[in-house]
Amino acid sequence: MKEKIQVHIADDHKILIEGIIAVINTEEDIEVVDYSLTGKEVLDWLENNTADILILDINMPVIGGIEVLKKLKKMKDTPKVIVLSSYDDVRFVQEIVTMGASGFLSKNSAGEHIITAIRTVNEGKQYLTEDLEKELFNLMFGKQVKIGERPDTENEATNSLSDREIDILRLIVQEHNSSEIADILNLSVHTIDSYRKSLLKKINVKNTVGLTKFALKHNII
Amino acid sequence: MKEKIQVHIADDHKILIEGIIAVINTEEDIEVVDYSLTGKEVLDWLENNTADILILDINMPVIGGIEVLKKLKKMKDTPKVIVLSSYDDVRFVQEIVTMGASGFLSKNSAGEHIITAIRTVNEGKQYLTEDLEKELFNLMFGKQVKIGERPDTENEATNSLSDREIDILRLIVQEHNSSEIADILNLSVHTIDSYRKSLLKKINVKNTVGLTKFALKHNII
DNA sequence: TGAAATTTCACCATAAATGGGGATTGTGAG
DNA sequence: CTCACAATCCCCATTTATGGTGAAATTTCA
Repeated sequence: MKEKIQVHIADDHKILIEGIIAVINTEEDIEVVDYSLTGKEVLDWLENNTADILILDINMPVIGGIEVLKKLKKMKDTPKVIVLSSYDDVRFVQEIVTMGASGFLSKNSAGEHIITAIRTVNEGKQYLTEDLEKELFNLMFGKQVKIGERPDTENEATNSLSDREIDILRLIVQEHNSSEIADILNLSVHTIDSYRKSLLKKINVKNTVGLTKFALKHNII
Repeated sequence: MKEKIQVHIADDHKILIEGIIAVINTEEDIEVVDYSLTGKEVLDWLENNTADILILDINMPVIGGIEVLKKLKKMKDTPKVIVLSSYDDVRFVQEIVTMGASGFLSKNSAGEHIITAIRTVNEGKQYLTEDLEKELFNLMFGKQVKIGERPDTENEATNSLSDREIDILRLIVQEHNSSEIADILNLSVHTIDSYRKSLLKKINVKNTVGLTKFALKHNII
């Protein structure tokens, strides 16, 4: 008899996990071997176990899916990853996909899509929900990023921010103004203002709102 | 034969809905009569239909659960509401509970809790996950807010936003400044500034960063 | 070692946001 | 018919943020 496709699910919403399990259990050729409720749990689990497919929520507390993907890149014998996300934001998908995920599922999609995704990814192909596939094609027109190839070219957006810049950004997102940040870090207000300017320039946004959105998207809190 | 408890589910994550249905289907005395993927769908559905229990995600795009609760208060023959949320933030729970919800379920809780919640709320009682119950008790110490009673005394903490306020907030989050928003909406800059002030006051945050975080949290994009 | 980047600070000017007063319509619930 | 509230507008003053242009000290890394 053929072996079943072994799946591990990582999501902080237990109800959702149970839902996915219920959906998967209707299929003969797939089985859920275990699940994790946090990013840390997945990483620990993968130390001593393995699976064919990891269904991974990017949006988990403390250690998010992004971090898990990063760690996975440094490990061997890792499962293929299908990312689960609430945000069907294309730019976000692109980022995830360049980080080594083989599939992307919006939580808005129906359960049957999960089954298709699992089978597709298990065969070594990549899976994206239709809408996203189209949008991605438009976005990457001519860029040819091979999905699931785990490039070592680090993400340039977060990467180009220095440690100090991230410190300041974090404090901005905590609703502090420049003079408060200056007090907290024992620096001159001028310095903080300089940082604000370089953050705006590097991240390429118009104002503090843009900085805030960037920070939340990249889990800088 | 006894009639089944009729449940309607509203959540923008289809997978989660399917999960809940799967869980509920294992029970004899409960049935899911229909589901909605948006706040608008629920309201439309309730125009011509009814159910015993409405399982409502607060965190839906465009028309969120809060807005649905608000509208429900003005209707008659409404189902009892069990709110589903990712944030087991206590202050948030308090807000929801004073808005007429009979139960609160964190998405982190296990599926069996849903069943218990449905039966409990259907009997006219209120349901909260244990941890929350304790925290709420501490929080409301001496305040005796009767859960599920739909107070008509408008609580000033019940700060939900008007349609126009949401319009302005959305444009702020799109990185527009006040004068741009004024142009877009053909209004005076003074008007936009008034809105900014009332938004800051209602949402109770310090600055635009706080507004941005609030908007993203509530899917106002 | 030497170039590049980071961290720190400064001055000047303008744009934008915040705070605290108002006022006028219109509409919908009671 | 009120009364509340939403939506619109106005004034003033102050604080914050943004834009331009440097520049010194330190650290990083090729």
